[in-house]
Amino acid sequence: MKQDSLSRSAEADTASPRKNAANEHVDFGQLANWVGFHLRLAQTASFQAFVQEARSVDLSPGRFATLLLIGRNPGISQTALAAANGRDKSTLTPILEDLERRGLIVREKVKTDRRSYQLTLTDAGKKMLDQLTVCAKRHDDNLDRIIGAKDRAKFLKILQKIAAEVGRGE
Amino acid sequence: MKQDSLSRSAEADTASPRKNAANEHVDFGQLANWVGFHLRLAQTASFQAFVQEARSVDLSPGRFATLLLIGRNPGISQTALAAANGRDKSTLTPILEDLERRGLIVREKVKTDRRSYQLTLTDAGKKMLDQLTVCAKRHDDNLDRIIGAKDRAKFLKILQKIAAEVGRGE
DNA sequence: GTAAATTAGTTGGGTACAAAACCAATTTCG
DNA sequence: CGAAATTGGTTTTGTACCCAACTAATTTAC
Repeated sequence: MKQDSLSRSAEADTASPRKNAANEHVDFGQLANWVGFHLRLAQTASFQAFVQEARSVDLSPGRFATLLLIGRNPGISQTALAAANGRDKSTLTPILEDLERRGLIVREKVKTDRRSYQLTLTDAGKKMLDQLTVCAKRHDDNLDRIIGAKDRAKFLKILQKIAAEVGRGE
Repeated sequence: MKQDSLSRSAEADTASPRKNAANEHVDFGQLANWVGFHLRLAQTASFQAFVQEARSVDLSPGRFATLLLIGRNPGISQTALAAANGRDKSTLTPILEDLERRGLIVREKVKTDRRSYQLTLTDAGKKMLDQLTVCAKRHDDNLDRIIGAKDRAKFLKILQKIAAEVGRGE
């Protein structure tokens, strides 16, 4: 009921014999060995798990990174935020509107450059961020447990390397 | 020009001093150490890179896994396909419609169970799959180069572990 | 100093996805 | 058997995202 489609086959595990047409176990072919595919699966699963964690504070996980980055970089512009966040500027527009409407951030016009805004957290925003940090910690601890402390650093490094280098390689 | 927003700060690297308000380098705080965040960044980057690769054959990367899974598992049902694919069944409906419309797959009603379809590739579908496989190979080779042959297997295993275990842990 | 180029942010159009409500076929049970 | 539960697939609704086009402010160049 929670997040059904990605847990796995979602209707396997029954011991009873099935004459169910074609599957039962699926042949992944080269996909089984394909990094991009598993990257997507892992990301989706992790994301969904975090949605569950963060539901308690009613803020989607996409908002969390945004909030944290603003907290860490008060006065940051929307463009810089988008870049740091790996999203398009236009994606941020409605998110920031929402966060502002909820009183979690402030957007002030910059005097020296009236095009841009500086973003900062309100007190409510800080409080919210603290709550979310607890969720995020729990979530990430869970991931740590799965990855194993030993491999964590290396794993992270590879992820960063991919984000930085892929698509520019050739 | 290619995929600008996610390469990184996207306007750093100039040696000239900038009085640009607040950023220049962004403080990621604990985000810098957060697996889920980098998982997302890496996945996004990888995905975008594959979009570039696959543009030549005019088929989005999401379709690719779908096509490959059908090719490997002729007669598979939509539900099983969705599960293997890590997507919701409802997500597949329009995708399969599209693939059928393009003459790449066939959906036949199953006589013994008239609710479900069996999916198979047409010859055109097989040909398309072959073309895509070339793109995918190139893309994955690129990822391999970034990851390094030595760590690849372990990296993949961790990804699979995450997909399988997260969200069920507690 | 004004025209052209650039930059910050928004808007509009389109894709990909999930969740919930739904329909029809099928299985289970009383 | 026939009602209830289950299952395969679609529809509807809503979110997150990108890209290309746009507006306004600012910088660059002549």
